[in-house]
Amino acid sequence: MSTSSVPPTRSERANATRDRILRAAFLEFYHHGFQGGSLNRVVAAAGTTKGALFHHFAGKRELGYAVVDEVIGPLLESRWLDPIGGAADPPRAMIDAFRAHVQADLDSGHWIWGCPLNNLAQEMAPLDMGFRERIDNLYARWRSRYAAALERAIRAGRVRSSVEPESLAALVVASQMGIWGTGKSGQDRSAMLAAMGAVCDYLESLEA
Amino acid sequence: MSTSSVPPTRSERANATRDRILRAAFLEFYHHGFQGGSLNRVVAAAGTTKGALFHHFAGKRELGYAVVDEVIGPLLESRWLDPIGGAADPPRAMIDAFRAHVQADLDSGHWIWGCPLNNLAQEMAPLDMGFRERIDNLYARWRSRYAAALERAIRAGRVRSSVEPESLAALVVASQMGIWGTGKSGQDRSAMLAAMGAVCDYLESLEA
Amino acid sequence: MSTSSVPPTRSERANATRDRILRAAFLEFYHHGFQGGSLNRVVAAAGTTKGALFHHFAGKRELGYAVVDEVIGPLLESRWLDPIGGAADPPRAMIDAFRAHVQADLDSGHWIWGCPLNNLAQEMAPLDMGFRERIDNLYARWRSRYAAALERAIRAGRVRSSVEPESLAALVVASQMGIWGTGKSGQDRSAMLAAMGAVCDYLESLEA
Amino acid sequence: MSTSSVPPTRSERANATRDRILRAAFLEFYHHGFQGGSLNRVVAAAGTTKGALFHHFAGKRELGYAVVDEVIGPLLESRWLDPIGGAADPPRAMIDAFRAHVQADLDSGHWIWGCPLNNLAQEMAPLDMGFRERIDNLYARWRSRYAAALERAIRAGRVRSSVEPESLAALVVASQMGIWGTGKSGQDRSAMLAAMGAVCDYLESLEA
DNA sequence: ACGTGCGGGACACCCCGTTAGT
DNA sequence: ACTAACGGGGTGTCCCGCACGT
Repeated sequence: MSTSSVPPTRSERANATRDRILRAAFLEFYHHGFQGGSLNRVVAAAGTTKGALFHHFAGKRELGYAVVDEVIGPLLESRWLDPIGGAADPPRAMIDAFRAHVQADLDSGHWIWGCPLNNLAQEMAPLDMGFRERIDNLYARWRSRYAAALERAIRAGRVRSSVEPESLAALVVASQMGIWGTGKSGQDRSAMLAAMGAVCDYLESLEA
Repeated sequence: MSTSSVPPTRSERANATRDRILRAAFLEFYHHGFQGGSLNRVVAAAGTTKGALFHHFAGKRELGYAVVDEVIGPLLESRWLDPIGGAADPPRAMIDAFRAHVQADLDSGHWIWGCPLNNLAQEMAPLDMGFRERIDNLYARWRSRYAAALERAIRAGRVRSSVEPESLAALVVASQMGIWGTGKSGQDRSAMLAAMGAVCDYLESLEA
Repeated sequence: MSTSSVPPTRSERANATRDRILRAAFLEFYHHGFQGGSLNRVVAAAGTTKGALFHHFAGKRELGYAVVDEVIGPLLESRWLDPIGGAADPPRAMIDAFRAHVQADLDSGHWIWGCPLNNLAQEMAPLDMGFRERIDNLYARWRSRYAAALERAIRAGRVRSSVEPESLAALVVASQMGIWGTGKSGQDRSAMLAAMGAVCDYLESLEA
Repeated sequence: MSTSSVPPTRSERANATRDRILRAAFLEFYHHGFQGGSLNRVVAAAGTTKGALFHHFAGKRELGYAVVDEVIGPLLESRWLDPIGGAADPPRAMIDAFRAHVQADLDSGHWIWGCPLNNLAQEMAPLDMGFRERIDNLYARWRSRYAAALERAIRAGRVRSSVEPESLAALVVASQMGIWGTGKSGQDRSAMLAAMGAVCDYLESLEA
């Protein structure tokens, strides 16, 4: 029995519209920034109208908040946090995640657009408290998860006990921000790969 | 003979106006971003009019280019490159520069606004080739100077010969980007300081 | 048997909804004008939705008509017409009504919002025939009732026979409009009270 | 020598544009109210663009303020204050002004649109302090000029000394508001004429 | 070299009304 | 009887850039 045979209920269609707007807004803000992003383009890409957008979101700002909460947050979880969460060898998992995502973005061409979270952070964090709090929450979660994973690795004897988990986690996250930023402005990809290589080397050097 | 007694020549006054516009534009774009920045606010802050602005600059874009070339570039040189250029102990000079500038920005409050170059890079590099090339030039110069300094340190026996200068320089620059980015979104400064501490530790660990 | 024990019938609940919308619309238009009034705010204040509003009223215009017919009209009757209708001494009743309502509005703070009927009259009478007819009906009724009362007073020998009832009624009603209008724009209440005093003096001077 | 042969200077053309906008705005707000008035219609009627409007006025609100200050204020002076200012017989001058303007508005058809000042007062005074202060200034000036004229008439022995100038002036001004308001909502002009007649009778009855 | 008037267009906001559905 | 998704348009705001003038 295919699900496509049953007509969608009203609230399903509504959620689909909301989702289309959200996805389109994510891409629009990813590519043009939040301030430079145009709601006209969002609704055009989503195939709806301003009325629908305004019905689902109170305004551009709230749409931006929703993008952070409902698109970027889950993306962060699935790409960067989940793989490390239960890893047997956390530093190795970090290295693997780094390499995998750098490679994926280089292949897909996304690398020139940078990291969606970092883009919004750089642009909006100083200008708007709502963005700043949401973005800081995500980065704080990222750092604390990595710090916890590193501490686990230290207790398991996999990483030198001289490592301070919080500081290293902060550096790893900051490096990720910087590496994707490096990719954006660089005409070629070598600087991005070089910095990534150095981070991975550093992480490998920490093994007990 | 005081210099104030000689009336400024025509072109001196013109240059003064140009400079005021350039400074105001730097601050405007630093605080609001390039796309979010308003030329009206720029000329208001510079105490001139749009006519003067368009006389000295062909448009908003060219004004932005001039900000990169004539304000941000020299800033980068004086703050990050000159101190390392002739240093006897390059890694130590890098550490000192890191600590000094982090501290200065924390004290002055600039830290919440991030790094002017990085801000523009994140926002405009993917959107405009003119920005991308100028910004990439600056970052490339930064990396190559640091790489040269590291190579010097290796040859002097101050740094382990296993270090690859280019990769490490790329990491150091990327870390700087990430650390200032971390500062922007963080409510408190601890993450910024933690990441900086980790970078400095790493640099110290590289001594031969 | 308390009335609260019987559950409300379907149409009773419907009427209750209609009434809540009507009340909310009256206040909305009173405070923001008809054109400036927002149906979204009306339904929000009434605790319902636009669907309910459009179920009970054909549109914004018809809602406005209903406010005139069902809220403002009865208000006019109970406040200004009923007290004069059966009064033994009509001019005295007018004076009493004047003083009482001015005082009540000064106390309650309503004076700054003016007279609901006059507000709508000034705004909408020239723009919409439906409003104009309804509003004119109310004012015409007001004038004719006052004229009738004055004629009764003349026949009873209480008022000088030289008075023309229609003209005086027109003046009294116009004065009321002007006095409340005076209150609206005046920072202090003195002008409102002064004009009211002059009207009452005039009415008192007409006694036979 | 005809003046049309000299081309208008730049600032003359600018002032002409500003004036056209101001006149168009006056008519627009007179006919549609301030909130209901459309800047699109204003610029269309003025034959300019939004850019020009925004150059001369900071926004809709400031445009409204300018209409009060630069159009309605002078109108009030020339129509209602100047004729009474130096009159030998103030009450007679008031009566003449009343009759003349009522007649003029009935002839021109303006009567259905009411009094421009009163319209704005009723609509905007409770909503915006800038309007309230400007409008109250005009009405206060009106009342004080009329009170001064009445006091002059009392001292000249033309008007009974029992009259309180301030109260009577407040009533006369309020009557004017009410009479024009009466005209707006009335299908026919009789009520307006009747109220005006009663006011004039009252003023005549005050002669010493 | 610089100031001003102005053009034309985009922007976010938010409105009122309708329709499909519960 | 009532709800919620949605359409489409109009609003004021404000921008960047030009052309003319001093």
